[in-house]
Amino acid sequence: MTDVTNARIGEVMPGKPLSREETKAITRRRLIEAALKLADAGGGRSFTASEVAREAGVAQPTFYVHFRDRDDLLKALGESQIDELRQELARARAAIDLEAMAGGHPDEALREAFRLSVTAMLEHPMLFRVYVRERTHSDSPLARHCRGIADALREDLVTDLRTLDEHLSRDRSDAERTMLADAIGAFTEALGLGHLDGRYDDLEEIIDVLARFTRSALA
Amino acid sequence: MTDVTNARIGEVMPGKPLSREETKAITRRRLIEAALKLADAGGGRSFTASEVAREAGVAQPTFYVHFRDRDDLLKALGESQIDELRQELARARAAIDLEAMAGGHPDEALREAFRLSVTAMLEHPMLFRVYVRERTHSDSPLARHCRGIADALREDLVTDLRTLDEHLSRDRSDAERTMLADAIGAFTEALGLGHLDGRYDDLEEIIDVLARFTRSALA
DNA sequence: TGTACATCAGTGAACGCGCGTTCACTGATGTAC
DNA sequence: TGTACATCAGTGAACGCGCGTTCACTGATGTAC
Repeated sequence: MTDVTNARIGEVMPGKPLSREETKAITRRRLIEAALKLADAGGGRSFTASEVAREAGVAQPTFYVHFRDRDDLLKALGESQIDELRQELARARAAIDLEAMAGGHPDEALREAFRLSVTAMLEHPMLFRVYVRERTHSDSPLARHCRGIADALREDLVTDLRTLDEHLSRDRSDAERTMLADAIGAFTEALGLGHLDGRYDDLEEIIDVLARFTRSALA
Repeated sequence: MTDVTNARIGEVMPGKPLSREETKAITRRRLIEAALKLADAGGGRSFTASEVAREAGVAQPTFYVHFRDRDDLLKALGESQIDELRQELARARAAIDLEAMAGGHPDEALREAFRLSVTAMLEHPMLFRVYVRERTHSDSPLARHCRGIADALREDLVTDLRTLDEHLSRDRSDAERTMLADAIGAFTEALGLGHLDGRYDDLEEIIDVLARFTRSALA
């Protein structure tokens, strides 16, 4: 895949060779994408620096031109790639219309919120799977990074629930809101993974189930 | 921990030395428990045969007296340990009173079902965490084993939902039941993990949330 | 623009190290008589 | 019960191998004049 991109750049401007900065960035991206692919296949601790270099099609020592060691690569993987997923999920959250949810059209507003979240997950299957996996591991910079994202998402959801409760003058402890946030996050991810695994296809049906679970639990 | 057990056996019957079979079984259990501890700390792919031997307090080659290689140990870990967890979850399922759930006391029957499941998880925190982690990995015998268990649990839950639907003369596709099963499994696990991580303490409150989610989604 | 030099991404070769694995050996348990 | 031999769990030593890491080198890009 990266090979094609590279070749294409060469074809488009055959006379203009790539600058050092450009080729270096390409190699770096290759290494990170190779690591993501290997992480998706076997977990963040499964690959060695040598394997990453091999998968990226560069010599072993090239790895060390870009990263101090494997942990450094994992950190970069988290920062450059996983953050993409986080940003999309954050965008999905920003689009949630809490007013509509508390007011006239709660169902459609809720469905739209889930539609955006699930779509963000399904559009980045590798990132999504790696995020879900790594989060539960105890060490490694990637695991820490993923856990940080999970914590941020949970807090966001707790905040949204609090706002929603205030709109509806509903009394609820933050502990309970945390549980609700964990549960909602968990089944959203689970149905996303189930879809990726091919257990069910219909996206609208998935959103339907998600919305139904949530609506009733919040009432 | 294993050291204590071993010492205790020695103390209780100082004159009667352990048989070959007994000492071998103890060493084997030590190795498996060391592997479980390491897997809990860093994932199933994180440890080497040497680390397991070191953690178990035996010489490196002793590993090969008991297991052909690391995969063989992972298989044994799945079969001997993870299956314990599965059996408890199966017992929890067997105790579910579908009649009561469809009939006079749906709430308390539902709560009891979740109480048993969550208790089974919380009583084996290491097994539980390893099961949740390994399940999402793509290869390794342990991952396959955990996925097999997850598939079985899902099918059981789908069967239960079908039975429940029949009791209540409710029409629902199996695809939807699969989604519900995935979702219910996911948030049950999520709240179990949240409890282990110390995000909320009150078990009855957890069960309350689980039951509320489920009750409303099934209606 | 052209030339001479500087920079630097990427590499092949080399090294030490820990892991997986094998093997002959030990010493305790098991067994035949 | 006692003795002599057989078995076998566990071990220290040894080996090959791949990984992480370093380093001098290459050749292409960048820059000063």
